[in-house]
Amino acid sequence: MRLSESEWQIMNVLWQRYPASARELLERLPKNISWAYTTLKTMLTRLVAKNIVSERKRANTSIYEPLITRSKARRNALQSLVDLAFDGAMGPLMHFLIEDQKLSKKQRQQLLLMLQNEELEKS
Amino acid sequence: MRLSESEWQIMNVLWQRYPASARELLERLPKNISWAYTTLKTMLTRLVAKNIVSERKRANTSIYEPLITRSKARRNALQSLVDLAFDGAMGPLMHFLIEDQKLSKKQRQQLLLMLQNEELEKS
DNA sequence: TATATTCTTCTACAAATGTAGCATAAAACA
DNA sequence: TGTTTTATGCTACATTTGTAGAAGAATATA
Repeated sequence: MRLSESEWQIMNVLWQRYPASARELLERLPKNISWAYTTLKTMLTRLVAKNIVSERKRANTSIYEPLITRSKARRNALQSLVDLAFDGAMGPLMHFLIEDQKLSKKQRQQLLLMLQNEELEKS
Repeated sequence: MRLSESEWQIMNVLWQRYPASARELLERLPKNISWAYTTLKTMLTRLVAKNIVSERKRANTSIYEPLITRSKARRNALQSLVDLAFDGAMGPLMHFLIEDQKLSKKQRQQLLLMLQNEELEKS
């Protein structure tokens, strides 16, 4: 289950609100994306073929819904990235995020907070 | 600058040790990858065309070197992922890593440690 | 109901990616 | 130096991705 760039853009709007028709999705795509209606339809057909989206008919119009959650897609994407670019382990990614990615002070604090919250919940 | 999956695999070994010839790279690729020598050569030619790798001749043999650092490649890949899958912001990614990705207790502690170190260094 | 609008399904086609063979030139070896 | 090995440069071809037009069916509207 690998999403291409365009597929992500579609899924992003589909996850926001579904079920949805192609027309609805087209309207909710970020304004910087301007696809022909049929382009979107082609993409949707492919997503359906890949079992990432379901399609059913209401009258003669196709209604789509995600078959996978955003979390799952994120997990997959992250895992692929980690595999290819971070020696397959979360550690190096974390390390990179903190050291090389130069989080702002605010981001670091925030991260700390999140972690501490987790710490509390878990104990 | 976008690296495909195969390109990452090549770059990963190239970053480990360079300059390197195609033959050397081929030998150092993970054993689960078994490309024909010419496949690797094609890839290298493409990487050179994209200005990601440099090529020079020693006798009649091409010697390759990365033109971008691993960090830079990582930054790019991470940024793309964040843009597509995490609303373009680091925050949601962090959040996801901590909440959904279910870090092990050990990972969380470790992350905390890293952050605290950073905190010290910066102040 | 004639006409306009909207959808669907097919087909198309270029660029990128994955994978590799072939012919030839260069180098190494016997 | 003849022969084997190795590297190069080209060419090729299937699959995936991005993008969309055309023809026809269904729906809405005047």
